[in-house]
Parts: sequence; C-alpha cells; structure tokens
Amino acid sequence: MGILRKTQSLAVMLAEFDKSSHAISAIDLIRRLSNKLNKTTVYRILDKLEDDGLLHSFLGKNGIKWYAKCNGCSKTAHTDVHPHFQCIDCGQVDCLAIQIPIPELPNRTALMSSVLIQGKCQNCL
Amino acid sequence: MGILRKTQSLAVMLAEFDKSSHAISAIDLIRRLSNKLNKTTVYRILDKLEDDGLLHSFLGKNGIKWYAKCNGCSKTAHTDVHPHFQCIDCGQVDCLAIQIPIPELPNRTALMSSVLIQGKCQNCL
DNA sequence: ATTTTAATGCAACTAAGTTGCAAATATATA
DNA sequence: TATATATTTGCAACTTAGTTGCATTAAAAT
Repeated sequence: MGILRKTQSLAVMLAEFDKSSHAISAIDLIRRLSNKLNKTTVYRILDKLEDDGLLHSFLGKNGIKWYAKCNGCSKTAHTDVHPHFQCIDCGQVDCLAIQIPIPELPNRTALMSSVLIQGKCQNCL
Repeated sequence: MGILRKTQSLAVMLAEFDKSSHAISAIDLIRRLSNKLNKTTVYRILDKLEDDGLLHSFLGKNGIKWYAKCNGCSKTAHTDVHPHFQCIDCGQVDCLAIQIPIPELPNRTALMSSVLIQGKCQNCL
C-alpha cells in the first residue's frame, strides 16, 4: 500500500530527493534527516514511494540499500535493466541511462536482474 | 593473507563445497556446519579461500553474501563478468557460464561489475 | 467539531557480519 | 620426538542495517 496522506514527513523526504539527481542510500538519508524524522519513518516512506513507482531501490556495495527517483524508467517487469554505478572513491551512486541486455537462459526464466558497476566517477578520475 | 595451514576446519569447509556445484550463502554454511565450526571460523576461512582465488563471493537477494567455487573463472580484474542466477522460489544460486559485456562508460571508468539475475530455475518452472 | 483512519516516534528486537583475546592446534626447529 | 613459535579457533561481546509492536499524533472524512 503506497502513499495515502500528504504529511510533513513525506514533504521532507521528497525535498531531499529533489536536491540532487544522485541516488541516496537509506542510511545516509536517515543520517541527513535525523533531526527531523525517525529512521522507522524514513524506511516506511521509502517503501511506500517505491510501491507508488516514484522511487526504485537497488543494492550497492556491501548490500547497502539505495534509492533513486524513477526518471521515466519503466515500471514493468523486464530483463533489460538500467545499471547503477558506484564510485569506489567517493561512494556516489547514479543510475546509468543505458540498458544491459540479458540473454535468454537455457532451462531458466529470467524475471528481473540487477547490475552494479563499480569504478571511478568523473570527479575522482 | 590466504590459507597457511591445513586444518580440520579447512577440510570440513572444502568438503562442503565439494558436495554440490551450487553456490552457498555464508549464513547457510554456518547453519550447516554449526555442530562442527564456529561462525567466526567459517567467515574467516571463506575470506582466506577467496584471497587464494579458490572461491569468489557475490551478493544475492537482500544483500546476502554467497560463495562459489571458481571453476576456471578468471581471477583478473575485468568488466566482462559472469552473472549469478538466483531462483525466487527455491532460493538456489548458480554461476552462469556466460559473459555479460559492460560497455564503455562516458566520463567514468568501470573497474568491476556484478550481475544478479533472478527468476525460476529448471526445478521450479 | 468530532470521528475515523493513517502516519509517526520510540524502544526493543533481529540478522548478518566483525573484533579482541585467550586457548588450542599446526608446523618448524632442535 | 620434544619443544618452541606462530597460526587458527572458539567464545562473547559488539556493530550495523533494517524491522516490529504499540501507544500517540496528525490527516482527512463526516
């Protein structure tokens, strides 16, 4: 069940995602908003925004959960996914506007896939 | 620093990986060997076997750490990686013997990448 | 204005993985 | 083979990310 009410907490969260186009990790968001929102609230709003298709989530380095705005990325199930890029120096994470095609797999059905590319971003090169 | 001594614990761990060709999650391994080995020992031996290039690790669903034998998979840094497949029904995880090519990224340098495909395995179809 | 229902904060909890340290066990040396 | 040395192990305690139950607060509906 997604967002039902326009609350203060929701506004604060959305404002944070509007500040920059980079992905934000749940823990970082909790840290940034610690004076305004409880961490449980942060997790719950993230869940709902994902349900509503406003955000998508994925796992970064060390299995940390990240969230990014869905800028017109398809909400339907697909095996062609956009990869995420994490800089090993500064830690910044972005969605890449490319598609990594997953080939047909013999004896298996692929329903979803996730691709994390790690390397150096423009700033850290 | 990798394996230096041939210990009982090491033998137990290697035997477990020889039992099947599927990947094993660290937690599952700890559970299976709980009557023989302490979990700290399991984690430490996994680390060392990975250092030695006998196992490789990757993250499955929910950021859980998995280990699989390196069956001739390249140990050198590369952006062409073999993907891992996790069945959403039975949870089983395997290495796929295919390469997913990662294209050149403008303004970024890709140093490594990981691909997790989720779907249904042959048994669960 | 009052009622209803959803959202929030808090504290306590879970699960995966890590760390420090003393005891046990391999290996090297005599 | 016995002893010394260095690595490995088990244990307990800890860390970190995320979850749950429940009482309180705040939207929205009446």
